[in-house]
Amino acid sequence: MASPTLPAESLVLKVAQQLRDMLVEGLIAPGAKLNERELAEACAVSRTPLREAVRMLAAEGLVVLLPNRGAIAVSLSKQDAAHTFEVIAGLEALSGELAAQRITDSEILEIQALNLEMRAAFLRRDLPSYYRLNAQIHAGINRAARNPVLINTYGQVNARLQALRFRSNQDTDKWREALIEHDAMVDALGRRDGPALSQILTRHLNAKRDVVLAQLSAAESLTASETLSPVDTPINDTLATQVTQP
Amino acid sequence: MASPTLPAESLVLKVAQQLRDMLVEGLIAPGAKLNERELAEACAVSRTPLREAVRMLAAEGLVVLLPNRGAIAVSLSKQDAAHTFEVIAGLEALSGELAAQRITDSEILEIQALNLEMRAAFLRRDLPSYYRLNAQIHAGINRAARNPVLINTYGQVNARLQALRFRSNQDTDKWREALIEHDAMVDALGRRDGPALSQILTRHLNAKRDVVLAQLSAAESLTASETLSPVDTPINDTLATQVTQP
DNA sequence: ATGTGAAATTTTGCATACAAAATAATGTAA
DNA sequence: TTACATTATTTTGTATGCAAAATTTCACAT
Repeated sequence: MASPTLPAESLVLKVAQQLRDMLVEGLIAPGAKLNERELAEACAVSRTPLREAVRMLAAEGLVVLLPNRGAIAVSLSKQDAAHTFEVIAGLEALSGELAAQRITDSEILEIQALNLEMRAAFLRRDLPSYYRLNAQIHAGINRAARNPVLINTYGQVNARLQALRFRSNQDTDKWREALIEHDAMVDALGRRDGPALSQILTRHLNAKRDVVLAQLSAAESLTASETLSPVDTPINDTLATQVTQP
Repeated sequence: MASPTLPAESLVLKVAQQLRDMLVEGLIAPGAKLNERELAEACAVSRTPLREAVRMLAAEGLVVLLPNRGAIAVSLSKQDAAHTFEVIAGLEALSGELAAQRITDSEILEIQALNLEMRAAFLRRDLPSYYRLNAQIHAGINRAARNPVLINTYGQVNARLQALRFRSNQDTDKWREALIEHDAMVDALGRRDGPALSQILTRHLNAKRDVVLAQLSAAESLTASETLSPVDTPINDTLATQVTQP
């Protein structure tokens, strides 16, 4: 029995996952229009399940619905990105606080191992591996927090940042600092010092935020010089906020 | 000109909002099945936009999709509720931290006024007003954090708790404690002491969590005695976690 | 060339139609 | 009566159809 209960997944969820991947991997660029016929064809389904999937992604904040004009991939302004990083920092701080209380010894060892691997990737300047291991470490801390709602919320907010595709080769000094921060992280985790871990994660995320915002600024001025237009970026500045808060 | 740009809202979003209200106000009970034909009729639309709205609510976590069996209103187990409160506490802590840095003097005055009104509502044992004012105070702090992503995320997670409908008359001692906590909150906010406010909010949410969990336990044992069944609650224990986290 | 406006095309939004699955109902045997 | 199998009904999931809105095309005038 190789497949226990795999095939019982609805078409909509599969399509939603496909689109999610496309958006997060940059196959659909930020701000790009999502053509229903095209995408339905690409996913080999009719427009109905595709539309339902797009609506789900809209609720997740990965796409923005334009009335009578379909949907576009979310395109975060610098402010949007800053706000998103703030929330991510808060969620990671919580994650660290909880993980320090609940993580097992073997999980600590695993994260320590990942941290060493990441250091190795840095020495080789192997950026893809570095990013993968970095993500695994943070995912490991999140998992150790033993809170599915937190993991879910984190994943949803983080996906929007992933869709930014900011993984360009960063400044070596900043990179080195990140490594030091990771060491401190793993150390605090090893001591199960929640407040310390929480604080380090917040600082770490703030640093990451600054790097990404700088990159966004750089990309922005690049685009501006290309188009020879001195005007500000015309990209949307507000993330749809249609959820109730009673 | 009474209506500036009102009519330009898609049917799906209106239906989604209707369903959201129904779920949060308990018109659709936790665990209840969502019949497509019925709801479509009730909302006076065809099944297509209704289904799209339901998919959005599923992405928001307000309903759970059962493959080939439609959707049911989310029904949080005690564990789910505890996890959700943990996340809410983290988000409010962040909110307090940011609000302390960014709130204006007039906003502080407004929240102080709301706090006094709330105290008045307590003296009158006016529970509805109390809950309304309580929500307004927390919303005010969130708004003062000046972060739409935070407000959005908070609203989405909080809606699931609202759907629990736990607003029964609580223990008077606990209630009094809550008032003291609110005073401390407003005080910290007035001093713009972020860490203090953050800490108070976390404690406050933990207390609220305990109250709600106790109420859930009470309701649970009540139901158990009604059905004369000694077995544990059969309600779902895991909140759908289908979002990617790359 | 550039701008303008009308017609043609595409795209979206919603409703309906049909097949597959699940649920309810019915009948039969123990 | 209860258990079980079989059929009928309902409900869901997907595809298709059609009208309204948006976009594009293109002719024409400036």
